[in-house]
Amino acid sequence: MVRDRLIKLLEDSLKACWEKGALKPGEFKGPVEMEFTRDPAFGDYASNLAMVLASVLRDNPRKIAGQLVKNLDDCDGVLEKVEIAGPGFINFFVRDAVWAGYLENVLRLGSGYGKSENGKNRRVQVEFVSANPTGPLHVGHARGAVIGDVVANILKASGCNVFKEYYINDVGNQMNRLGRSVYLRYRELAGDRIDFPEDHYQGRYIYELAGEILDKDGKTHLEKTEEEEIPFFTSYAAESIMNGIREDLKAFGVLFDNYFSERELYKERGVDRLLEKLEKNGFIYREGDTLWFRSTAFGDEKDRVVVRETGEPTYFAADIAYHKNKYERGFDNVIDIWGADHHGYIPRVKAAVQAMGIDPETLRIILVQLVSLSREGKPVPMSTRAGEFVTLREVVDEVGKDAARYNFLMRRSDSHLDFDLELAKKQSNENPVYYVQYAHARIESIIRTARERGMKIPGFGEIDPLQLRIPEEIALIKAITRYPEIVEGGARSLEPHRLTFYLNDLASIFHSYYNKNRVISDDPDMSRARLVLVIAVGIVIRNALGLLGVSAPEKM
RNA sequence: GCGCCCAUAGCUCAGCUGGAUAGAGCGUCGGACUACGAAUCCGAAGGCCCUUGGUUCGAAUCCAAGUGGGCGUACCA
Repeated sequence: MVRDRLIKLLEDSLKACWEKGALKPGEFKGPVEMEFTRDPAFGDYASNLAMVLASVLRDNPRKIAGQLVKNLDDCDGVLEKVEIAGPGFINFFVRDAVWAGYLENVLRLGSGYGKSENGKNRRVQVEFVSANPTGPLHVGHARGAVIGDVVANILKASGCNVFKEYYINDVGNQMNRLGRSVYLRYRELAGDRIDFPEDHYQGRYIYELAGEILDKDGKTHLEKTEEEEIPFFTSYAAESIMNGIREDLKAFGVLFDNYFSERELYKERGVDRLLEKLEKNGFIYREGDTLWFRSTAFGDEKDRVVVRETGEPTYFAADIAYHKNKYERGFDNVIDIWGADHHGYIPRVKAAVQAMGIDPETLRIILVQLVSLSREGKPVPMSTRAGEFVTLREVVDEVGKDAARYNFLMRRSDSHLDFDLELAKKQSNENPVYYVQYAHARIESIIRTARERGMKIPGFGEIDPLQLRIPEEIALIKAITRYPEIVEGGARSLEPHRLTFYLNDLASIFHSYYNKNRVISDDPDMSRARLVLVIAVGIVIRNALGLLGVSAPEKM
């Protein structure tokens, strides 16, 4: 990357300055910052190193900048010129030929352009969605699903060994309630008069499940008592709903490496043995019949119950065991993606991880703000239990996978998102995703035209890169250069939205260039050079959309 | 009460972990197709970055207090 080379140049210069005594001695705890400038007048990249050093060395920043510039050894001839500006910025102007030469990289790497080995093959688990199988996924889940999926893609692209997992919370009260809901509807369909409790699941899918059972088994389930029958209804419903969830996710382009059942944790007394061990280490204490986890020892605001008075473990107990399980499987990093309403849960899980002797920094939690739903500007209430929701499936069917995914990726995950159904359906023509896809389709169209006119599609070796010299062309190449840095930044911050913003930028620069300049013209040399440029843009758009799980169409 | 998140153009939001003159989309107004796709482009209007202090060469960004909103504060999951 050009940026890396400039950083190296500046670091070497700093070393040289100190060796020669051109700068006062001092301690600089890197890293050297090198940023894109937003104004070409400030060059291509700028560094604030001199200003940072000024406070350490207690000297004039412009004077320091002067020494740094004087000792630059541009042995590769990357630089056009270097300027000192403002309070002490060092502005680097890169030679046009260097930019154009960069295209060679992009063309050679193709679909590999943007990938890196930064992750050093670290094993990373991303756990997301993990909705209880008590009903179909709704739009709220959809956001977490896309964010998790794309975070995984980005980490993969930056060289991590990624494992995607869905935690099935199939133990506990909610599940019993689900089973009982289906059981009651079954009796109702079988002709019994029932009084359906308000706090049970009201959705129509409950009737559908009950109907399936009635069709298959007839009235045989009326013979035994409710207590005896409910486990059957529970597991039938859970399995059926879980299958539906899998299919919906698949249609949304979200695939998991593993679905992990909470029940696994209880096998071979797993949870009990973990609690015993933690008790031995002093992290758990008894109060009457309840067991408490001492999370205050790690900064949580209060201790937490892990085993109730009744002797049943809490959800938290299972979650401690689950996180232990994750680390035992050898993951170096664990990423949990939760709804933002679970934020209060973070300290205790971090505490649990720490109590097991694991560095809590290796556990990262992404909070996804819940999606509020509206229809033509009016809020639509959503509750799984009341059966009022728009499902993920409906959104995918009506808005389309590409538009839906892109929509959920356009905001930072911790910022609130309002999803307007009518707008999402209607918007299909002005949806931002089409802006980017259109750029790609346009590029493909240019390539088709070139072929039709008998042009051979050139490789980088067949063009004169110096033909690409107008500001719009340099701007395009620079934007292309940024792409690997965007991926790297996205992987570091776990922020997929950076890619959508980048894509929007890139598409905008391209469209603008396209409107002002002809790619295929009477000038064969120029046509070849521009064709290569445009092909490179296409590669980047395709790769970036690939990470988002959005298609890059050749025609629209 | 306590804790976490948020407050930036009329609306929806970016702002790359402290940088130079704060950006984009939508909306509004005005322009551009006899040439590679007008799902596009060009231009204009639009701002006390919630308020007040502090930290320093430099603050939308960090700290403190206040205001307004969301969420959490279970022996639910």
